[in-house]
This record gives sequence, structure tokens and C-alpha cells, in this order.
Amino acid sequence: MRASEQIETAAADPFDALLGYHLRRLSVLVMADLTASLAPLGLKPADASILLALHSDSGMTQSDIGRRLGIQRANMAPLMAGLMQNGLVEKQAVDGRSQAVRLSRAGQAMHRQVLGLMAEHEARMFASLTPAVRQRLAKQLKALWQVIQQED
Amino acid sequence: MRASEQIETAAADPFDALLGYHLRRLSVLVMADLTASLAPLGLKPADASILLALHSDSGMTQSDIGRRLGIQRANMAPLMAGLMQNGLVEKQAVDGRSQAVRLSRAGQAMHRQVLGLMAEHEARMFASLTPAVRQRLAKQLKALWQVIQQED
DNA sequence: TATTGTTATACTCTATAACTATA
DNA sequence: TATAGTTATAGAGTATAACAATA
Repeated sequence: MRASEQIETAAADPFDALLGYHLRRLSVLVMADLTASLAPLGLKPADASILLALHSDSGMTQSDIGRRLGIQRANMAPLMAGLMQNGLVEKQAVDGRSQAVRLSRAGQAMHRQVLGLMAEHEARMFASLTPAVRQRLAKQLKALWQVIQQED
Repeated sequence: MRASEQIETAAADPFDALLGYHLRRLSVLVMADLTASLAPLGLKPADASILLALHSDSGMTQSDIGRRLGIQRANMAPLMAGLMQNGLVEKQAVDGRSQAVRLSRAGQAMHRQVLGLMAEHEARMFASLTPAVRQRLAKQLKALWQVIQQED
């Protein structure tokens, strides 16, 4: 090891090796851009994620959606109320206590808008990565989450 | 493309391609574990990050630390007050309005404890990655942050 | 004029507890 | 007993604005 390398090693950024730090910092930055991207539609990231989930699995109850997205029941109530008020989702009674939630026609149109804005958002954030690297990264992060989640 | 693949494609998780979603979800999980890891020391992640920064660059003002870590001046005040009250840092007047902040002897000992707990934390979170992959990932995330940050 | 440090404050997100109605 | 949905509320983290003291 050359002296200059040794010096660089000694002066290494103490956060360089902390994967968690970089995860967090990048996540904050990306979330801020996503929030700004969705604002013109009058949606927050949580709203958009509900639209994506509903488009994929129509007819889930709002408790199902919460479990799927990691949002607590108590916090789902005002989120769903907002989407209902904007006419983006419709509820249909399943039994006396459960309601199947579906995207309304307006909700389907909004979903398409969300897909477009999120694609632009992801392209803007991750333009420096090749599609292959981007895909590998997404798979790695998802797999990591699954491993850790299972352990807990 | 075989029919089975087509079906799988059609049923693909709508979040699979969203790097930002996986970043966020994993970050939340990792931060929760870090918070729990540091709790026995009476520290929050923000406190620990300040100790790491100060160990690396002793004598920074608290405004310097805030800029370094992305913490606002107004929010640095109570954080520093807490560290002072626990005797972990010491201030030394630079001029009439600035004070150089350094780790006290207790702060240095605490820093060593933090390093140990954070190493365990990272090992626990990222045990499924080889050291090489882990390092590559950290570098990729740091580089991504730098690129995006510069654009903003 | 700009910067340091501080206080007050507001806003968002998330977490917990309690309640009802129903299964 | 357990679950769906709701309400109220508390906490943490972060943001802005304003101020005094100093550069």
C-alpha cells in the first residue's frame, strides 16, 4: 500500500461503509422527488401506492390494502376517505363489516397518470444506472427486505 | 415467450420495477433496527451520526455538523443540548458566535460503543450479502445520492 | 449583510388505544 | 373471540420564521 493510499484510508468517510446510512439518505431524496412529482395530481405517495395496489388486485378490503402496503388500519381510514371524496375509488359491501374497494373510472384514469409520472420520476432519479443495473438493484433491495422481514 | 411466462409477466407485482419503493421500504426496516440497536445507549440515530461525524472531523461547529449530515440548524440545537447534557461533547469558543464541538472522553467511549453496535446492526441486516456485494451496493447508493443531489 | 445559535411553532407521518358492529 | 372500520390522540422527525448577537 502506498503512503497516499494509507492516508486516504485513514481519512475515509466514516459513513462510507454504512449501507444503512446510504439507503436512508437516498430514500429521503427520492421520496421528496416523488412527493413533488405527484403533487400536481393532488396525491401523496401513499395515495399513489394504494392506486397501484388496487389496479393490481381489485376488490381488496382496505385492511387488505393496509397489510399489503404496511399501512396501519387506523391510518388507512383517512387515506381511503380522501380517495373516496375525490371519486377515485368505490366501495362495495362484501358482508356487514367488509367492503371491496375498486378503482372508479376516474381512479383508473388517475392510475394511468400516476404510472406516467412515476415512470418519469424513476427515470429522473435513476438515469445514471443502466436498465440492467437498475433491475438488479431493485431485485437486491426487494430480496433484502424479504430476508430481514422474515427474520424480525 | 411461453404462455406461463406471459402469465407471470401479466401478474407481475406493480412495485417490482419501482426502485424508489424498495429503497424506502428497506430503509424503514433498517432504520427501525438501528433505532432499537442504539436505544440501550440512550441514543437516537441522529445522535449517533453526530458522534461519528465529530470523531472524523473534530472541532466542527454545530452548523458545520448540520450541513454535513443534512440536519437543519434549528433542529441541531436540541440535539446538541442533549449530547452536552449527557457529557458526550464539549464546546470551545472559536469567536463570539461559533463554538468548536469535540467529543469528550465520555463521548469517545460512547463513540466506540456506537461503532460496535452499528457493526452488529449492519451485520444483522445485511448478512445475506457477501462483503463484496455489500460494498458495491454502498458505493452505488452513495454515487446515486451524489448525482441526484447535484442535479436538484 | 451574512452567519451562529436559539426559540417557537406547524406539519406530516406513524403508532397506540379504545370503541362499534359484525363474523 | 377475532376482525373491519373508525375516531381520537400522542409521538417523532422535520420545516419555516423570527430573533439576538456577532462577523
